[in-house]
Amino acid sequence: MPAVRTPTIPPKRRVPRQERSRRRVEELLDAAARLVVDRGVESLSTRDIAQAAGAPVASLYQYFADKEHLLLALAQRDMAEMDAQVAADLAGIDRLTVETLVRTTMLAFVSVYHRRRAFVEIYLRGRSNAAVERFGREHNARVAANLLDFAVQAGLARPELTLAKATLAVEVGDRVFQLAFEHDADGDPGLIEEGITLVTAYLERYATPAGLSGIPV
Amino acid sequence: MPAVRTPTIPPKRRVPRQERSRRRVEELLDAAARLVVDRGVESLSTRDIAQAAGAPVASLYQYFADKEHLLLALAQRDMAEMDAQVAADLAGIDRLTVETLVRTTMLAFVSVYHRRRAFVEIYLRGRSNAAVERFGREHNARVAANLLDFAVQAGLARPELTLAKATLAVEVGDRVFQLAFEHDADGDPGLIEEGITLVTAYLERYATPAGLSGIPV
Amino acid sequence: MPAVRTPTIPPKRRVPRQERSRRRVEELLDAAARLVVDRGVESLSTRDIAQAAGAPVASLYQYFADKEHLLLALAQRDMAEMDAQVAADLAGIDRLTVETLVRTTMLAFVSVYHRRRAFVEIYLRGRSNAAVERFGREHNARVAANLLDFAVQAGLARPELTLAKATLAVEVGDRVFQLAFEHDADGDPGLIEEGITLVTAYLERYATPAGLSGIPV
Amino acid sequence: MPAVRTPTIPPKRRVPRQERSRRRVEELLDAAARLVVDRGVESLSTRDIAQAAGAPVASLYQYFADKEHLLLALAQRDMAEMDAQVAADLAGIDRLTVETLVRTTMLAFVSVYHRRRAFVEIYLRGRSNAAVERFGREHNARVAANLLDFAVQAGLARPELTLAKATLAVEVGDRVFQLAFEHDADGDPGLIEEGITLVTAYLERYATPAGLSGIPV
DNA sequence: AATGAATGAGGATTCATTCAT
DNA sequence: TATGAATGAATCCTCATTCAT
Repeated sequence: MPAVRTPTIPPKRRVPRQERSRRRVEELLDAAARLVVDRGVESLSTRDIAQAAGAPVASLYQYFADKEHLLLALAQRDMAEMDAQVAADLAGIDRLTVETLVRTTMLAFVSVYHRRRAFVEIYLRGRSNAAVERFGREHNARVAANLLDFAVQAGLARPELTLAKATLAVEVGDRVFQLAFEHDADGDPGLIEEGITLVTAYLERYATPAGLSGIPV
Repeated sequence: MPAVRTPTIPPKRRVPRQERSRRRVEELLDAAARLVVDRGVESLSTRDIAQAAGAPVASLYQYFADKEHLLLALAQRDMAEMDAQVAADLAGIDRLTVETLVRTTMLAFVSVYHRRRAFVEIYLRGRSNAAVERFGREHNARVAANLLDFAVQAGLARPELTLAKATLAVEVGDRVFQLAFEHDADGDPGLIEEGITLVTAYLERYATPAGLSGIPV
Repeated sequence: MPAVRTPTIPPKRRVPRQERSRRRVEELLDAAARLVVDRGVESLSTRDIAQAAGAPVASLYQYFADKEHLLLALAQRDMAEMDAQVAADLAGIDRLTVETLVRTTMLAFVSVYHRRRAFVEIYLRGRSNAAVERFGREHNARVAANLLDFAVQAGLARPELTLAKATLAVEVGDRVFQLAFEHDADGDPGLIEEGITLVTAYLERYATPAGLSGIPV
Repeated sequence: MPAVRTPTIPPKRRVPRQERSRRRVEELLDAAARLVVDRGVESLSTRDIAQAAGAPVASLYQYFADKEHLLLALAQRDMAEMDAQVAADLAGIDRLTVETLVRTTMLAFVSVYHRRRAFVEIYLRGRSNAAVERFGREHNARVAANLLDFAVQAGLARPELTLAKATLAVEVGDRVFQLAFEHDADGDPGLIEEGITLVTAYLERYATPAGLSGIPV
């Protein structure tokens, strides 16, 4: 009989495994997001992410194939939110014109950028990561396709408005946001307003008469 | 490869010091430009630059404060060329409108981008270097100021066209170029043409009647 | 590849426990053998073994104390086969000489090496694992003892042939095999033949006259 | 009549810089040698080498392309010594036979192994490094070629003794040394003696009469 | 002025093993 | 018994910059 045995007290676990896992992933993404906002994508290191999330570095590789994939996951998470916001706001429009379509969409983006500052860093300027870059391009093309479809269905745009042109408009919108958030942590409102004007001016070149005068919803 | 790295044998000098100095700087910049084009700004290392230039790493610090300043010098060199090209091409216009002004300027940019591929990498997308970033912004503002001045003097633009707006136009033009050169090593011509349309559409909102109809030079 | 690694869904069980256990062990050993052949002992990881066997990593520690013991088990499995082959082939000799003894034994080894390529990696060259190393030495000594006993009983060898000498012969034979399988996936036949000559030449120094002239069985 | 050619041609200079450099290289090699002897090739890490040499890890990469090349350099250093020893000892023989040739050569090897314990680890068993492995094989082939040439010129060996056979003899000699140094830090003398017998027995199969009876030098 | 050498700090990633369930 | 998840420790290697000559 051992004289003294220190009984190990098993730490209790209350949260189910899977839930816990998901939470860890979120913590890591949140930590990465914070660091990206504070110090930029370039100086983002796995060590720092792990430390900021209070997790060992190796854990990071439990959930993500590598650093690139973590960043990608971060962008994807925010993009889903972005898409949802755009859809919701478009549903709320009561008078459709090219101008209201552009304004609504761009302001939806802005509202998500407000909530997700890391997104600005990663998605708008994160040019240092091939996967995110590619994903960003694809997302923009997807956004452009959706809007184009919407605009054509609604009778706002003429057929000359090709996908390539719509995509250009979205990309240019990105640049506006980038500038607006560079100057101002909350996105310079004047610049954003001017950006709406810019994109609208361009797209109106391809508008139907109704796209200019308006269609009640 | 030898198992043990052998020390380098110093080359002999024949060219006058000052001349040699200047040449070295150019060699370093050229080497950096080549590497940037081939492998991107992010993976540009001082070692590689030095090696590609056939110079010792320490030399680099003889001529530049640090890596950032080397990149800056590279951008500056190309920007001077850019400015000269714009000035020259603008001087050759025979009918001034907002559209010809935009077109001439943007095509001047394109022709320099053709000659200076590294510029595309560093200036258009090189978001990894604060100094270059800042310099790029400033250069764009300078370009915008010059063009604005030119346009107002020529009676093409109304006073509502502020510097902020002109700068936005230039920045958006940058994004167009970035996209055009991403798709196509020589800059997708269709995309560039569409970019000209886009910038023109925007600026025409602030045009005088003459800015639309034209002024013979 | 998905950005976020999704947790695995546990497979259902249908086979009796014990049977399943044994099968798992074999699967793990087989997987390890395959990996060793393909990529060498050094780059063999528990993760890879488990994955290749379609088992969770932790399972591995259910059946083996650690990686070293898994490798040991693998070697043992093949060595049993080796011993059986030698015994069987020796039983088939019809004229005993030192030379036929050596030849039969060595060719028995070769036939097992053919079937068990992983053995070549682990046992002949796997110098990276203390347990296997030790086991290999011991096995060679055992083989040597058996053969020595056999040879002395049969009147082929003089008493000067000590165990140490016999062991040396076996070890040297190993080196021959190692070389032969390095050159040729199937074991360079010329080299093996020459190895037989070599070992025979040595052992004949300790042969009885009958060991040279032959004893009908 | 150099029996073994030394293929080393490092361009030397007398600048203090390079002297210091050379010393550093030696220190690193010495440190690596010590560690290899103490803990084996497998557990040799760049960190440990650097620490043991009192140098930062980065220094290591100043002199060697990578860890593999460091090990290679270590082996090369010792092999040069080995070749020199063999050449010297062969020059001292006064009665040439296959047996004295084998004995002299093998004892020359042993004397270097005594001085260079790390060599045993790296060269004889260091099967974990492709570069060293390849180099070892090549060195053995070179040694074999030189000895073969020597033996044929001296009239000790018949033409049937091909390079492949001579190489086999050398490789088998390696295995003997490996065993001898495994048992005994100074190389089990009995085992070495027996190894000489073994290699001699094999090579005498290809000896001329003079190779057996002896040629006075 | 020029440069070979040196280096501290940090990079991403992998590993064998153990834990809690 | 089985296993998904977790992790401390270690891996090799690179980099921008500075030092000593």
